[in-house]
Formats: sequence, C-alpha cells, structure tokens
Amino acid sequence: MKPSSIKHAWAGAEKCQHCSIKESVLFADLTQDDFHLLHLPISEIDLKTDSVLYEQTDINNFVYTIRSGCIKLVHHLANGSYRIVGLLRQGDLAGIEALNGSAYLQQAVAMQDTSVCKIPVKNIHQLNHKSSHLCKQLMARWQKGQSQSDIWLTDFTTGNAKQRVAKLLLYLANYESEGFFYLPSRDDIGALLAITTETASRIIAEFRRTEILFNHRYTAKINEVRLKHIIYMIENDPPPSTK
Amino acid sequence: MKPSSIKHAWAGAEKCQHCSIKESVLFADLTQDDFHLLHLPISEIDLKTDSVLYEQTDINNFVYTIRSGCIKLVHHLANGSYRIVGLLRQGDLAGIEALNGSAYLQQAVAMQDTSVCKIPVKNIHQLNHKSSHLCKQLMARWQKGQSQSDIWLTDFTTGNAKQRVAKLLLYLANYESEGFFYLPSRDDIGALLAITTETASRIIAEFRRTEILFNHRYTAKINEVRLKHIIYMIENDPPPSTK
DNA sequence: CGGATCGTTGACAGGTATCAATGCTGGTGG
DNA sequence: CCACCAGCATTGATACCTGTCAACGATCCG
Repeated sequence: MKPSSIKHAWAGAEKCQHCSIKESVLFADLTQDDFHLLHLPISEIDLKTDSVLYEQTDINNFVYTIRSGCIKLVHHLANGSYRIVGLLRQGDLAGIEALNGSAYLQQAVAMQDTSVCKIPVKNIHQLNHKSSHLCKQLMARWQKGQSQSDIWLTDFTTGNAKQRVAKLLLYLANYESEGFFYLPSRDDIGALLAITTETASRIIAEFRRTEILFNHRYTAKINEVRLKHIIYMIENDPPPSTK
Repeated sequence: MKPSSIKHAWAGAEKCQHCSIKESVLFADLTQDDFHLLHLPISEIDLKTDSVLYEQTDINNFVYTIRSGCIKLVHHLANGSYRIVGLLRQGDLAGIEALNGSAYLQQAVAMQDTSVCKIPVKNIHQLNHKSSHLCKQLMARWQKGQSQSDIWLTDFTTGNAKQRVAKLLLYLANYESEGFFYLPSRDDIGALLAITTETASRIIAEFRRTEILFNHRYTAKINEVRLKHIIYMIENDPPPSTK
C-alpha cells in the first residue's frame, strides 16, 4: 500500500471541459449547460504502483475516471486467495457500483503509476436528473465492463495454461500503440488466469527463451505473429476434431 | 431450437401496472404518469426448454424481463466450443446491451420452460428522457450482472472440479425456496464450470452415491451441510497453510 | 423394438499444482 | 562503495487431477 498524492482539487468541474482526454471520459458529450450543474469538487489523484484506490466492501460515494495508467480489480476470497477480475485503463470508470449506493465489488489497485479523477456520486446524480446525456455514457461503461467480464470468462479461464498466457499477452499488447506494454508480475498473471505463479513463470520464461516475448522487467514486447501461431497450434494440435 | 409461443401482446403497458411480479421487475418504481409514456407494444412470450431467445451478435431493439424460469447466457467461441457466462431468473433483464444499440453479447437460451416480457428499447429511452426512475433500476441491473460475473470468475473457475461443482449446486439451490432446483445437463455444467462433460458426470455421480445430492432427472435437492463440509475439507485438506 | 440422446464408467496420458531449492535484482545501511 | 537482505522469478521433482478416447448403460420416443 504505497502512498498516493492529490494533485489538484477544485470546486465544480470547470476544468473538465478542457480536459485533455475529455473525449474518452464520462463527461464526453455533456453540454456547457451540463457542466454548470457540477458543483462538488472533483480532484485529481496520482497513485503509485500498488497503491489502493479503494477496498472491497468499502462504501464511499465516489467513482473514478482513469486518466492514465492501469487499475486492477481484485476480488478477495474468504480463504485468503484472490483473483483479478478486470483491468481498467484510460477513460474507464472505476467503482460504478457506488452509484447505487452499494459497496465496491472489488478492491482497486494501481498496477502502474496511475492518475485518476475522483468524482462525487452526487454530481452524477445531479446530472442524471437534469439531462440524459450522462445516462447513455454510464450505460456504455456498464456494457464495456460486461463484455470485459466475458473476455475474462471465455479467453482467460479456458484452454490450457500456455494458451491463456498467450491470449493475455495479446490482450495486453493491443492496449498499447507503441508495441511495448506492461508485463504483470507472475503472481498477478496467476491471479488473472487462475493458474499458479510457478506455471505462469514457466510459460513466460519459455516464451522468452523462444523469443516470442522480449522484456526488461515490466516493459515488454511480443512477436504477435508467432504468438497467434502458438494459440492456433494448441487448438488444432489434435487431429481434425471439430470440438 | 424448440418453438416458442407468443401469449399476449398489447399496446402500451397498462397491464404492467398490475403485473403479478411487478415489484421485482424493471418497472418497479414507475409512477402512474410514467406508465402513460409507454406506447409500444410489450408482448409476453413463453419459451420451451432449449429455445433461443436471441442469438449472439443479433442486433434487435428489445430487452427482455424474465417472468419465470431460467435463461442461460451462452458465449460461443470461434473454435466451436462455448461457455455459459451467466444465468438469469425472475426479475432479471436479458439483453440490456440492446439499449446501447449494440449487438447482443451472448446467445440467450431457455434452460427450462420460461416466460419473458419483450420490451422495445424505444420504450425505455422514452421513459429515460422524461423520468429518472428507470435509470436507477437499469443501473441496478447492470450492477447485478457485474456481481454475477464476479461470482462466475471467482467461484466457478477456481479450485478443483469437485469444489466447483459443489459451489454450483449451492448456488443453484439457493435460488429456490422449496429445496428443489433444476439440475443442468452434464454438458451445461461443463460449460458453466470450464470442465469436461465427463468430469462433471463423475462428480455428480459421486455426489449421488454419497447421498449429498438427490435427483430425479432434472429435479434435484442437496444436503447443504455436507456439501459445505466438502468444500471446507478440500480447501483445508493440506496441513494448516494460510494460502 | 430399434435408435437417438444423454449419463456413467474405465484406462491412460498429459498437464498442472505442490513443495522445495536456487538465481537474480534492487534497495538499504554500514 | 560494497555487502547483505528481501522479494520476486526461475527451475526441478513428483503426485495428483483432469482431459481424452472409448465403451457401455439408461431412458425416451417413434
């Protein structure tokens, strides 16, 4: 649990109108008039790697827009183990549950240095009463979360371990335009894919040996073509069976 | 793909006001005035077991409220296999994706004889413009879907096969007050838990032999205490290790 | 009475968890 | 500046679990 710093806080949201990533965030299609309805302070927060944005079962009245970096949603189980059930990136909304006044469903932790905007739920509700622009955006976020969950369930928890790691690497690489992406710790890869740390390590190590993955610490790059080939080979390894 | 029948269809939604399960459905806290805003016909549909409500990637303009029975959300993969990523029951909403004008994320299939109401998306949007009552309910549905996904990811895809089957049975049993619940086919259990049909069958058979599960075809009952004990035993089988 | 479908069971091989040891790296304090 | 330590990654050996392939049984239906 590393420290976090609050960069700015201001009354209302006059700055949201000129936000550099405005197009991709919640307030994307609000009008000038809508912005005037925002009265409560929205603050910008910088999170260091591994710092906690909120805890599972916390009841706060804030949602968070991710400005940069990456947030992992961690679901802790009663027996002490945990599972990562989602990743949030620029433009995504963390803690939408708070809109219903309920507790957060997961713990939210920064996977890298991450910057977020902390938005009081009251602001959202005010906007919702006066204008329907926001509701549309909100529903789009819910849906995005839902299709992410689907990917998790279908890509990341089926097939053998090598296939899952391959799919995860492709998924991570596709989020970055530069070709370089953030390679999670072996523990996190395990929690993402429902495999053990050791299995994750073995496969990552093998990918490095076979030059499918290149990395220096947490900065990585893949050979996408060969990685896709791997997945294809595993699926079609057995003689032509349709299932 | 068995047949489905349309029972009733009526203009507007005058009957929704007197619906017997009104408290649990989408229109729960609408006012009299709100109901007058519903202009398009809402029809009630009966689905036989295994009939398809909608296909993955269909683009329709309807959402569906489940009145009774159970709908499985089936995510089909490119290689021909599939995964069940959710179950919907009385009061749940199927196909919320349609509200954003996008294609359905999964195929929806009746697991039992099921009755649903087919609601035009336009009705929802009209209500949303005039009143904010609905938006609240909609958000609650999204959230419910999300926490379901969490359960899937944490309970149904982790631990060994026996543990998963045990958790699934407890989950299913908790939805029925009478103690009897619908036991899915071995294929469906496999698709629910990311295990093979054979493994599912072996475990179900073992539970029957050890009298933890009693069933006649698809009607089943469990010994909840012994089932929970099983889960506990598996988790704590190894000597006191915290993880 | 077949025949189709689904469930059950067996044998076996391969994959993965588990336990344990070692290597590697960055940070800390002397 | 260097030695040491803590944390993470890697690797090995082994046992267990589960997927795979195959056969057989049960049930329903025409």
